[in-house]
Amino acid sequence: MTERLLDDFFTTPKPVKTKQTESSSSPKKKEPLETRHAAFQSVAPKELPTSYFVSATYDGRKASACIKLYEPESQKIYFWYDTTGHKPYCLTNLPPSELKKISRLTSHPGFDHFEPVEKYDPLFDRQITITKIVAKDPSSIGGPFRGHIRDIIPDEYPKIAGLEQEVKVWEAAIKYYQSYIYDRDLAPGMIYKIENNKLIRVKHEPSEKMIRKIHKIFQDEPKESQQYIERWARLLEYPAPKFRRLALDIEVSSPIPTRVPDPAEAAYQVVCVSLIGSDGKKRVLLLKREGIEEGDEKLPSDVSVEYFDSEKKLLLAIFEAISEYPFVLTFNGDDFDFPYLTKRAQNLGLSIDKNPIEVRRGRRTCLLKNGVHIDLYKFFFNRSIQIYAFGRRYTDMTLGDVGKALLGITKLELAKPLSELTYTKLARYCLRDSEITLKLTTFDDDLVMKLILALTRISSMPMEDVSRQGVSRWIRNFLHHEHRRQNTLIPNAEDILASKGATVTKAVIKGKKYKGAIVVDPVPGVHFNVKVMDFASLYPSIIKVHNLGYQSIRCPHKECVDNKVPETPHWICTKRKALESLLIGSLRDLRVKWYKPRSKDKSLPREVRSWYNVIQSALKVILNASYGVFGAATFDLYCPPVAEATAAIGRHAITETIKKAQGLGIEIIYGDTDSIFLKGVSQDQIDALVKWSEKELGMRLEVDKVYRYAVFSSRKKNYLGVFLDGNVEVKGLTGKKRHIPLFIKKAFEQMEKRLSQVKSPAEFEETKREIKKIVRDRHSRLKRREWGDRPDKLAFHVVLGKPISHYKKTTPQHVKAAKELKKRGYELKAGDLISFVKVMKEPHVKPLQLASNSEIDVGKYVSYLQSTFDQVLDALGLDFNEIIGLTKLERFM
DNA sequence: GCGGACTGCTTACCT
DNA sequence: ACAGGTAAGCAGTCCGCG
Repeated sequence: MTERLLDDFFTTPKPVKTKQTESSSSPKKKEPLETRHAAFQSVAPKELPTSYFVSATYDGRKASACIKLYEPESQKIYFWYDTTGHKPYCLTNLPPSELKKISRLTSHPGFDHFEPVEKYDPLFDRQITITKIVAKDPSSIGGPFRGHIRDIIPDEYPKIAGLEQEVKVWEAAIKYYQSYIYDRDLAPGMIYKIENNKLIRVKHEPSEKMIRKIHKIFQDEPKESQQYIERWARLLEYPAPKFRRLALDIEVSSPIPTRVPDPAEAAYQVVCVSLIGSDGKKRVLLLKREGIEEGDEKLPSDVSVEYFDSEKKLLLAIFEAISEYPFVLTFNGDDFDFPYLTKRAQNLGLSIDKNPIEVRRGRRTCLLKNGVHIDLYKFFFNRSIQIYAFGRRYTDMTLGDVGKALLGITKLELAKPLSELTYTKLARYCLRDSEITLKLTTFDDDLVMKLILALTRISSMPMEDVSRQGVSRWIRNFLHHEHRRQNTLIPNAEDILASKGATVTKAVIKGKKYKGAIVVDPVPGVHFNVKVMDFASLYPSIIKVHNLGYQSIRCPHKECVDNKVPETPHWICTKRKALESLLIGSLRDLRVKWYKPRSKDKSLPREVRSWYNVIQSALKVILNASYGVFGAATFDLYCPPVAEATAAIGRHAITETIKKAQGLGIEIIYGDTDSIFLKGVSQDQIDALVKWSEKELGMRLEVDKVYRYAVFSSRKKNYLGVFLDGNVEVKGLTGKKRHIPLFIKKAFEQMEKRLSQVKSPAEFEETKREIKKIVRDRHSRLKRREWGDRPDKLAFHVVLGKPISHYKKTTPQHVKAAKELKKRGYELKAGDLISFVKVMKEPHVKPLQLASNSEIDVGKYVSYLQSTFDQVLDALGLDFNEIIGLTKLERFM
């Protein structure tokens, strides 16, 4: 592949061929596209050039599926309505002859017709003939209440026929537009065009070239796996467009500054709105109010400030602005900005037809009929995204914290209640929030937009849904898609559970369903020259190599029962591959052997690497959850034995590896789940172990990290490692946990700094002396009560895990502090961070806001300092009490 | 009536 | 609405103690 080709590939995606080339290649005159940005007329013309499939919905008025296409040249969204006559349906085991007897069914206004269909039944490994019940609209199949077609069948049939046959209904809870996507094998996030009113997938030659290259890399894989790898690669190779978007934030005046106005009432004025576009447009719309001064500060010159003498006009201007952008970004717009705006518009008597945007309110969402609304709060709140895509860099799910952590931009402080601010102060405050919101999607080359797009492609979901829902939905949907593609019946959760049963192993932790991973007891002390080896995505590898899936575990074949999972009575199918194994396995292969290495390959152009990096982190997020979902009862393909078998094989893999390593004369000083820590190991020993693992376990074992030295106490999941370059990695030690007082954390950081300089065992003595000094110093500062004018640095910061009233069994300290704050009018909810200090008087805690220096219980802080440092001092052979000058006798007094 | 041993709850972390 | 395993601190309970 030449540089030039790569350039082609990434700068201007130029699709060249279409899948179905029914039309002649003679140049066709294209109708000029509407260039004015307005959402009113966005029904796609009969011919539409290459556009991105960004979303899908069901249109009730047209009674058909509707696809939202983003055309990157005009930067507009167009609608395409289904032309194939596809209809909603569910499946049942009753034949049409029996179904006809159910009059409530045949007389249901939404009922259309019956159709016998052949499907593969994955639980019993056989072909079956069942009945498709086709409806006129999705809500006739099922909905939030009973009385729909899917309920009528099991409710009515037994009355008619007795109970001799079990009545089953399948696939009745799948969203209609998802069903449409699966049945037509559409690819959300990919490029399509409209020709003669038909939706046609567009092929892209540079991607095809890459796919040929990928073929070569994976040529030794089984044919079946290669097909999956190719299909994924086809989705993931094609680059992302520029998304034209608008960030929006509103401010509402409220008589009580500590209380967030309720959008269900929308009782107060919308006083300010900031709108920042990806095109560089920055606007602030302000409501003129009595007694508010302009203020003397200046706003940046590129900001257009507009005053409105009526709130109605202000709202109309907002709606107008929103309608000009295909993508709209908010931070919590689902639960605040949009519900507030729409309710407020209603309160002010703005009629719907005057409102140029149509907001569709769901139970917990607000979607735009003509555009795509992405609520970044939901996206960043997603735990998998937080941990695996952003490496836990932010902890608080607030705009302020996420912005600070990822962008280094902080929210502006409010000196006065919002309603009393000058216009410019208010404008600046509001503007900053929109700025952070937009930048959260532009930093690192539009990383977040690309990530959402990549996940859209993997999961076959609309962008709105993928950015709001969790990883288990993403995984479920690509599995569902594959079921439909293979004409395999999607089983009901209760049938999977009934035929595969529950778990058999005993968890270490009370209340857990099955036994999980192994943690090896660490060898305490300081160890020089430590190499850490691990299995490249252990659990996905196991799922792949051992053919795990709900249909293959405890399969119905007698011949397979000898293919046992270690430590369990479970067996795995030897005759047929499970869908999960193929899909998850191929994603793993692509990440490990293609996207991860290429994201680091400096010989590739920056944009290419950046895109590959997006893909590899999207895959990481999905792969990391791909085992856990099978053990989660809320997952639609929940199958506890699959999760249990995966963990059991993992335990087997690591214990066998440790045995082998010891056989090779290697000293193992620690291990956790998929990793082993080897001391003073030779390259030959490593090579031997890698080779053994490949041959005996079928899994790639690799050196992940090399430490100059590592420090272990006797505690598991607690260590400190110093890399060859002097960087320090701290795992699990109290000294780096986020809730501990800064006063203690600072001392710990000083110690880290010292440890990073140690190059050899001989240098340790000097460092030990300095560490002693750090501890002594902190201790005496505590004793002398030197920590500043206020006890800020002594505050613990603990998250309120649930609403205060839900703590019934015990009252932890942070809840005591929270209750105290609540008494004083603070509004506290689950997820809020409580800061408190330890004081002498009952109940020994006080919220930081109410505490003063004189009441601090120094003794408590000394013990906390001790327990924090003990985790390292143990290993260095030092004793806290000795350091602070207590004699052995004094310690007993 | 009090204190130590114990269990359970809660949070933060590791893989 | 991915999983289980570990550490730590505190709350609450039980039991023995003339």
